[in-house]
Amino acid sequence: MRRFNRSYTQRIGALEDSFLGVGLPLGAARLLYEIGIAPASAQALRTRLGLDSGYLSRLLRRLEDEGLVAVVPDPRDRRRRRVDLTAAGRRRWEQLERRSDERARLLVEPLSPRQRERLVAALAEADLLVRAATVQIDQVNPGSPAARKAVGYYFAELNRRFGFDAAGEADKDAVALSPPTGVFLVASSDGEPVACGGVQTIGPGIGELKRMWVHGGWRGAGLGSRLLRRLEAAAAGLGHTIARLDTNEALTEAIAMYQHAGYRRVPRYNDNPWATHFFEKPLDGPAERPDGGA
Amino acid sequence: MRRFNRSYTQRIGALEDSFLGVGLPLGAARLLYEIGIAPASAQALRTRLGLDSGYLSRLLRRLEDEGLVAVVPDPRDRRRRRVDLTAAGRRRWEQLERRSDERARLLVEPLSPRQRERLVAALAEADLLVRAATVQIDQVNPGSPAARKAVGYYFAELNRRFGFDAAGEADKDAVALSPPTGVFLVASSDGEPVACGGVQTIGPGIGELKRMWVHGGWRGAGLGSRLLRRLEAAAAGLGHTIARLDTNEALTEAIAMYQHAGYRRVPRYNDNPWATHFFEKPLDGPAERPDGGA
DNA sequence: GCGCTTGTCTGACTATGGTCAGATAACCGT
DNA sequence: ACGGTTATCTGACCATAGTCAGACAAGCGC
Repeated sequence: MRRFNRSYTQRIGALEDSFLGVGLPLGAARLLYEIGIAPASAQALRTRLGLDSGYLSRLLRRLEDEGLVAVVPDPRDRRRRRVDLTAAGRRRWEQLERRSDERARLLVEPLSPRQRERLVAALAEADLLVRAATVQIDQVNPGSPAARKAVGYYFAELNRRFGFDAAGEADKDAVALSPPTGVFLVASSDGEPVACGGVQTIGPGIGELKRMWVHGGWRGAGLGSRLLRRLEAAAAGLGHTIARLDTNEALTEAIAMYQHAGYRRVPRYNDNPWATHFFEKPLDGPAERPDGGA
Repeated sequence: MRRFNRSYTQRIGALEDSFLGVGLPLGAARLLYEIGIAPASAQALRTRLGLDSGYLSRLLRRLEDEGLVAVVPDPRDRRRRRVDLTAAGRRRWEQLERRSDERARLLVEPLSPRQRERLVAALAEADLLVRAATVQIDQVNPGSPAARKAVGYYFAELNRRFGFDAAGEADKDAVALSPPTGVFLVASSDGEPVACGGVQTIGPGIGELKRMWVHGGWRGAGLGSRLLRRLEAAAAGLGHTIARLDTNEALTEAIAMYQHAGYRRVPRYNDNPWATHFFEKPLDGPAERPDGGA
């Protein structure tokens, strides 16, 4: 892995160089590129690129002076400034895009089509795994925007898969999945939720896992089992010794994962009309090392 | 590929950061690291890192002042300065190493062992292909150091595989594989020869491919066929319409490659005691586009 | 309306990375 | 010994990247 880093960055350092040669220093070019991907408020850009507010202000000024971006106050909060590309800025952005593409094309040019496919496949695999490794799992309030977004995706998928109707469900969660008797976790990558799940208390020593979901594009990266381990640790942290969950027979991957993780089928323990399968697993207690932190 | 670059460098930019936090600016740390891998002359470092001579001089001075490197004049040419780490520099270098390792370890920590294997395999594959794509093929004099080194590897391998004795062979090459009647190509990566091959004239319109070799660690990256195409183009450039070559039955991969490239077996056309198989292929002439440049 | 917070901007400052034009000394061929 | 070349060093110079403290205006809770 270290070896790869070395040889790759050495050869692809060229990638960064491609930001040069358009008459902008690297910092300004990165900013321009970021704005081009998605116009945003100055503050959003600051967090996305990790810049100092003063520094960003100056960079923006520079881009504005060159006529590449337009900065206007946000009508809803006039402290904020919204930034977008001008027509000239968009042209410059496309120039950056073309240069980067050109670089990539030149690099793979000596390879045969077969080899290019192999390279693309290898990079895609590495990309998925690296992204998966850097997914961040946070405990959040079930009413928070991040949680609502994740659960929204979850409900949408249930609806697609077996016609689930989400009416009123979210409100119950807000209480049940909050401390002190519940927990809600959201896993996110680049600020987008990619998985979520919660624990609620349904009896003395009994926790129920709820709203467990993994984004479709992220299956097969071990995210589900990682989240499951974290939820079990959270349940143990709430003092539970048994974890239960219900699910629908349509969710075959999820069921396979539960069984692989040591869950055994049990008889129906609630009256959830959408549930067809019920599982249970004894918890080891909080002594066990949970997940490794990330 | 672009996508990978973006997400990877974003997350692994951390790698570069690991050069920080040891009290050295990035440039100095890179230099220190490079020296630690292999002590060298100032000039060699300059080309390896692509630095300005003045800049390098100052960086070296700085490292010397901090007692991390020792700079001594080369006894054979006192204009040159040889650079090596001091004991303190070696310790600092190991600190860099440990930090980088630690970074890598932290990154893959959330992954399961199975996934780590997948990541390592994917990166190794990508590494090989990217290295292969950036291999540089140059025409050199068969007497040049690069050529001698490559042919040395070649003879060593022949010796291992079927007891070949190289006595006197190199001297013949020096004339036969030089212009105007011959050509010699060396493919190198990071300054190390990884493949070579030459063309000599053995009759009117007939070129013979000689000394064709690909480094063991580079098989399966398409380097052989790329070099072969270049050699055929070179032979066509010399005015030949037929390419011939002899080889030993022990070199099974090479034989497979020749056949795949359109070579057909012909009867023995010389008295080379080491050769057991003989091949020939008509050349299309120099009109055809050779290799794509690299 | 008042105080606090948030979002942005400005000025002042620093170190780094990098370039360029000589200066100097050692080597090389003749 | 001489002129040219090579390897390095030095001084002068510049833009970039980044930090920090404070100014200022707009929102927010009460």
